[in-house]
Parts: sequence; structure tokens; C-alpha cells
Amino acid sequence: MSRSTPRNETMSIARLARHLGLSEGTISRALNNYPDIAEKTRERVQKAARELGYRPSSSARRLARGVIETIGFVLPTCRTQHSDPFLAEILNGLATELALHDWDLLVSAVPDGQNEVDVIDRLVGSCKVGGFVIARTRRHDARVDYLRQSGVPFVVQGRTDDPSDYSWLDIDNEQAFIDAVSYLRRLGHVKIACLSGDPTMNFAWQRRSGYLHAMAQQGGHIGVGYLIDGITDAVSAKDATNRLLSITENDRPTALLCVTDAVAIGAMQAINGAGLGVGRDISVMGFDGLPIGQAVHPALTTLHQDSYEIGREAGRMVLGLCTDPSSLPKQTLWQAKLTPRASVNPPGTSPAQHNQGG
Amino acid sequence: MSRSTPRNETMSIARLARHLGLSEGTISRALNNYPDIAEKTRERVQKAARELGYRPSSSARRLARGVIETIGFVLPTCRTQHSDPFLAEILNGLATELALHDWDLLVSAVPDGQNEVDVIDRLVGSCKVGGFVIARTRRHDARVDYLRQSGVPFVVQGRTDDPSDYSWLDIDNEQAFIDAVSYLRRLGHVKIACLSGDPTMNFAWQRRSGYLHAMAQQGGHIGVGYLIDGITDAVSAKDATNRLLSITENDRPTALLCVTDAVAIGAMQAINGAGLGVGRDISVMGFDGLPIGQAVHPALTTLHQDSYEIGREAGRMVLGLCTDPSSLPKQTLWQAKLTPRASVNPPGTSPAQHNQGG
DNA sequence: TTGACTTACGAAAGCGCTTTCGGTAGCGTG
DNA sequence: CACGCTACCGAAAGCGCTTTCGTAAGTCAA
Repeated sequence: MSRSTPRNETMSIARLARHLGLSEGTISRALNNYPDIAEKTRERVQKAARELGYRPSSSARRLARGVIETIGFVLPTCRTQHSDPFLAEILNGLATELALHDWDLLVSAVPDGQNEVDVIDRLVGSCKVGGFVIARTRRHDARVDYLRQSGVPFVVQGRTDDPSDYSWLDIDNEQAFIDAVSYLRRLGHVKIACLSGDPTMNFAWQRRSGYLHAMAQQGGHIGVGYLIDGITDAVSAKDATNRLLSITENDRPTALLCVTDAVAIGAMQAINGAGLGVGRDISVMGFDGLPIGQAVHPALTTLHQDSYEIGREAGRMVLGLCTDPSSLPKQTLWQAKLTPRASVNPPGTSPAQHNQGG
Repeated sequence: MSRSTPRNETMSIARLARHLGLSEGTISRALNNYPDIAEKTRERVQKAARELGYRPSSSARRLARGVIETIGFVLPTCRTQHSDPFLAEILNGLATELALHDWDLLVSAVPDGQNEVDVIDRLVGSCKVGGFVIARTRRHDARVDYLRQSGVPFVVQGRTDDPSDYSWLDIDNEQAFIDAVSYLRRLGHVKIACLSGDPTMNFAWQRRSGYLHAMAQQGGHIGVGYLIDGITDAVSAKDATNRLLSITENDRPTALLCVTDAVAIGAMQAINGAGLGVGRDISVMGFDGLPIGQAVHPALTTLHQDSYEIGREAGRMVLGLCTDPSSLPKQTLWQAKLTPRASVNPPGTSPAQHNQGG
């Protein structure tokens, strides 16, 4: 481990060169595996570099090469809302993939009084990043507009409503909710309600569309007040669900599709609080696959997505764009995995039949 | 907005200099507000820079100055466990504070087969970062050992069991759990159990210590099996709580202190699942102040900490260390805020008295 | 042995910015 | 008018690395 050697105070290529009696250029080429270096010299140089704890200065290298090898990421500015459970996972995947290729991830936040585009512009303009990844995409997203005209390679996790000419990767939210409705319909549910999210966020919009389309196509019944928008966390979900529960029993939905697991958990609490049984009187379905969904009672049926892998794929994509700038926009669609658990059962399931498994 | 000007392809100081008929040195000094520049010239230069969309190259500047202006952060490698709800908040606060001072945050992850110290060493050694922030600190933490001998300024969120000679900031976990026990004792609880976390993590160890000390000092009763270690998520919490519930009613705890809100929620599910009432038969208390704690039923009493502010303070501290390397280690202790809600009541509370508020 | 050709390396010019040093013009003072 | 002084700016040397170009030695065929 080079880490055990004394600290790399000023170990430069120049010092290595003097130490070995070679020129700086030779050292550089030997370390970077250029072809026109004698095998013997290369090994001698690399051995010395290892032993003396040489580490290239990334600023110098970047300046000389004119490349950046850094990807930018701006944290979504939703401080008021739930701390996004994906974010850590996605960042982890992204950072891992970048680290494997010796690229860096530069993370920034949006200070009060600035907007996201200002921050992106600052990072791009000062040549601090050579590419960008953005997440939590809105249907119309100024960040995408900016990046599109900036010429900087970028990858969008999620997509806008006009996702034609840039690279993105996304869960097939619409299909996922279509699958969810199919699943509920097969079990016999007809009256299916939906707690939808912030309609300016595209993932929420797409799930909502999937719900509406599938309900129309598969003969579900959307009663008055069945579709509630703007539910972003467990607290607002609880209120909204209580409104649903105030509908007379005949018109009340037997199943509830929730835009996220957090919303689903809020809904479950409201149902339990009203003395009704989740998965018996009302089936509840979430989206995300949060670990907590396995611990609530009954365990939450959900549409699972692997955020870590999404982050890694975003990393691969943006690296591809950066290293081969002529490459065409690439788009990847993932399918969410329907994970049946105890919170969804056929309507009218008696307590005895109630599936307790996880 | 400079963003509306044509892209900054090759707008360098050299071009500015030619354009204005000045030397490069003058441009640089004018832009950086050196004293020996005529006011008129300074304004002329800054105006031209703005209009031509000049942005300094950070690599060049860093190379010339020999400073880094970047803080490193390595994402905790707990992929198997819960995605830490703080992380996003802390990162947000940290990145915000750094952004306000035009510093950058470099985030890395730990690829399979490497450990955290390798990653830190790589970032420090290649001069990519000038300071470090670490989180999720263990009682004995190799990262701290490494950073201590490396000479790099760093701040630890949390602390090790030997927190004497470096900078850290932490919640007073021990005091928080002492306060929690006091609160429960004042309400009349005697038999108080504790779901503790991974004992190698110092926050969990400290909370556990607080529980043990306070129980000894305040005359609580710790029955057999009351203290359960290694509970890190809602799922394991559910199992552990079921074990507690299997104790005969006379010896069963009337209150349950949980190392985190996620654990508390798992415990609540187990209690509800056993047909008992949270806040009636057994009071439950968490730690974190997650939003979801307000949505569960009954609402979760918890010890609240503001992760965003912790992140910002970490940023301030590490900036202080980096800009004034001679400054002494600084240590900040925060108090968690006890937030009473409905999940905790005096023992033997009848359903009628049961506080339903949130 | 000579010529052309390959191999392996040194010399040196950058990359874009900072900063020290020195010099000129303008000012005031005696 | 000579002197010193300040204010302002240009020249130039880096920061540590990359890369082009050139060249000396080594290889091979004729």
C-alpha cells in the first residue's frame, strides 16, 4: 500500500525524473503506458513511482489534457418535502460507476436565492465538470433546456414530456401503473382509487396516466374523488385517504394505488385509524420497494425499482457520452417489478383468508 | 445573465488581454481585486469579462495557486441496510455551505473490493480534495485514524470513542437517551426496554449507554431480554419486538426506547400486530424526527435532529480548518429535541384517555 | 558498409492562471 | 530642476503534467 509510505509532499514527475535520470516526458509516457517506451524502462518507472508514493496532480493533468473527468450532480431542491430515499442509492450507484473509471462526482446544492440552472451553469462554465446527471425530472424542466443548448454531455434520470433528442434512463412508470391496475382487476377489484403526486413531476404524471389509461381500457371504475393529486408524503396521504374513507361504503374504492411507498404508508395508517383493514376492506399498493414496506402490517405490495442499479447505469451512460462525444443519445427504459405482499387481496376477503405472509 | 452569452469556448485571460490591450497579469489582478489596479481599469476589465462570458478555468487556477477548494465525502458503504435518511439532508447542508463559499463537494463511493480508507487515500493523494468530511462514524474508525495521520483537514460528523484531538460535531446521543428515560420515568414507566443498534456504530453505542446510565440512576427496571442490540431496520425491529411481547404480561416492558425512528416503526407494527395498543399497552419512542413519524398511528414520539443544519455546520467547520490551517480542532455538541406525540403515554392509560393528537 | 527504417528517449512548447519583480509615468517636495 | 515616492502596469517565471517533434542509437536488407 502506497499509503504506508511517507506523505506525498512534493513528489512530482520532475522529482521522479531526476531520481531516475530520465526526462519528464519519458516518465509521463511510461506511467501512462504509451507504446514507444521500452518495457524495461516502463517497469522501472512504475516501480519507482509506486515506491516513492507518486500521485499525479489531477489539476495539472486536467489542465494539460484539456479534459475534466468530473461529472456534476445538483441535489434536488425539495427541502420542504420528504428526503428522497432514492437519492442516496442513486448517488451511490453513480459514484461507484464513476470511481471504477477514475472519474469524479461533483455534488452541489442550490443555495437560497439561486435556482438549479444557475448552479449548473456555474459548474459548467467554470470548467469544473465535463458532464452532468440530473434527477427528479419535471415534465417541463429548465435544467434539460439549459443542458441541451449548452453542448455539455448529460444524462437525465427520468425524462421530460419531450424526451426525444437527449439521453435519459427511466422507469416505465406508465406501464408499471398499467400492470398495477391489471393486477388489481384480475383480483376482482373494480373501484380503484389513486393517490397521485405532484403533477409537475414527470414520474408522478406518468403513473397517473398509466392509471387513467388502464382504468379506461380494463373497465375499472373511477368514482368521484377517486383521483387525488398533489400527495407527496405520508402526512398529506393520510388526509387524502380520510377523505376517501368518508365516501359512503357502496361507492368507496376497494383498492388504492399510491404514487410512492411513503404515500402508501400514510394511507395505510388512515385506513387502520378508521378501524378498517388494509388488504381486507381496502387493498393498498405502493411504488418504490422501500425496506420499510416489509415491516409495516400488513406488508406492502409495491412496484420495486433498484435505484442503485439506475445510478450505475446513469454513470455508464454519461461516461459513454463524455468519452465518445459523437455518440448518439441513448435511452433506457426499466421495468418496475411488481412485488405482491399482504396489503393487496381480492375485494371482500374475510379476515380468515387474510394473507399474512410477507 | 452571462448564461445567455455564446458559449465560453476558449475565452481565456490571454484573449481578454489581447482584446483590451492589457497584459495577462493585469487582467488577473483586476479580476481578483488586487489593490494595485486603477479603479477605471478594474471596471473596464470586469465589464469585458462579463460581456465576453469569461470564466476562469478552475484547474489552471488551482494549479497556479496550489490550493484545492474541494472537500471530499465518501458515501457510507451500508448498501445492505436502510438507505440512510439523513444522508441526503446532510449532503444538502454541506454542499450548500460549500457552494456559498465557492468550494466544491467531491462525492465518492466505495467500489466492491475496496475499503473506505483506500478511497479516501486516493482522493487525498491525487490532490483532488483539500479537506474531508466523514459521517456514520464507528466507535473505532479507520477513516479517522487515516485522516489524523494524513495532515488533511477533516471534520467528523459523529465521533469515535477517543474524540480528543480532531474536529467533530455530533448529537449528544447519550444525553438524549437520558432525557428520554427521564421523560418516561416522569410519566410513571419503570419497565423500560431498549432496541439498540449496531454497537460498533458510535451513535448507537452512545444511545445505549445513555439508556443504561439513566436506568441505573433513575431507578428504572431492566428485565431479562429488555436490551436488544443489533437492530438496524424496521424488519429486525419487528422480530425483536415480538420476542419482547412473548414475555409474560407482568414482566413485560411498558415502554420501548428505539435507536431510530425506522426501528420504532417496526416495533409499532409488531405491537399492533399482536393486538396491543401502542401508547396504551406499550409506549414507543424513536430517534430522528423522520416525517413519516407524524403519519403513523399513533404519531411517534421522537428525539429530533436537524440533519440539514448539521451538514451546514460541518461545512463551516471544514472550511474554517482549510482556510486557517493553524486553527485548533473544534468540537460541537448538539442537543436532540424531545418531541412528544401520541405514541408515549403514562403506563396503564385507558383507551378513553388515549391521546389521539399528533 | 551504407542507406533506410524502427525504437526509445530528450527537448521544449504548451495548458490557463497567479504572482513576483521591475520599470515607467506622474506626483509632490526642496 | 533633481530627487524621492507612489500608483499602475508589463514581463516573465512558474504550477505539474502532456504531447509533438526531433534525434541518437539500434536493426535490417542490400
